[in-house]
Amino acid sequence: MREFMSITKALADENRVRALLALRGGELCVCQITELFGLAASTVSKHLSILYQAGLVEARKEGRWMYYRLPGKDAPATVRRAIGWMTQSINGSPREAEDAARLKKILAMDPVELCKRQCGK
Amino acid sequence: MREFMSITKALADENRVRALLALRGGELCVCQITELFGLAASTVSKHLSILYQAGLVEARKEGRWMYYRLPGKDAPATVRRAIGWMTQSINGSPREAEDAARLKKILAMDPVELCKRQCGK
DNA sequence: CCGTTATTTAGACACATATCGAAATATCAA
DNA sequence: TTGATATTTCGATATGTGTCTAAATAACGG
Repeated sequence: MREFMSITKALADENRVRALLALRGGELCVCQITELFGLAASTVSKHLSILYQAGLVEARKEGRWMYYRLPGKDAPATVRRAIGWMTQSINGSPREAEDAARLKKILAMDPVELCKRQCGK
Repeated sequence: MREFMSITKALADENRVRALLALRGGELCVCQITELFGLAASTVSKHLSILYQAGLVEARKEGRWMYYRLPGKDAPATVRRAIGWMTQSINGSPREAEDAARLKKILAMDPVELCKRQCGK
């Protein structure tokens, strides 16, 4: 029950759901998600921490960059079902399409330049 | 997206999840759930209202009693999936077993007497 | 119609949480 | 080492939410 509630609470915020959706295309670093949302980096970090504690994302550190990704096949059934449910439910939302377009542009940028811009703020 | 978020927000409270689990055995009236939770009747009513607006429960009025139940086969796929996910995820929680035992006793009582006790509070 | 009863609504309050800016931490590069 | 950069942690603030009591609705029974 506690595990389930940590997942439902993690999913009960639109920005965290947006983050999970963005990660469907593969891992992203914090500053890429920050750019996508237009929120403070610390806020995005907090959101990712909540998703991580719920088991909804996995993390990998590479130098100064933290990469987050959706969990793999070895994830608990509850987590996999949650993500599957989310993916099917969101299908076709305007917000999703908007984010997908923005993400595409962000992925086309040089990550190093992107992060510099973030930190300048 | 809005519909999905209304469901995740509805599921992000333990008492609302407990209510949905209790309804698996069939419809219940507000005072039965109130007795199960030991909360104020108005609080339980609010919880059920949130579940209703998310489409996670259906309602039926019979005289002074409001009966709530899980949605039927005609419910949206997102709702059915959410309930299926919840049911499988919660499986075997101590809290669930405790509630099940309490609910069994409540169902054995006379509903009329039960409601009188509630309203006396 | 009047009193009782079941539920909901309204108002108040405490607590949780989303957000930001600033400081701390970790890592790279010169 | 020193400075720059990416992320996290901390402290403050504003908004949201769960809870209660009291009042309002609605429906039954005499």
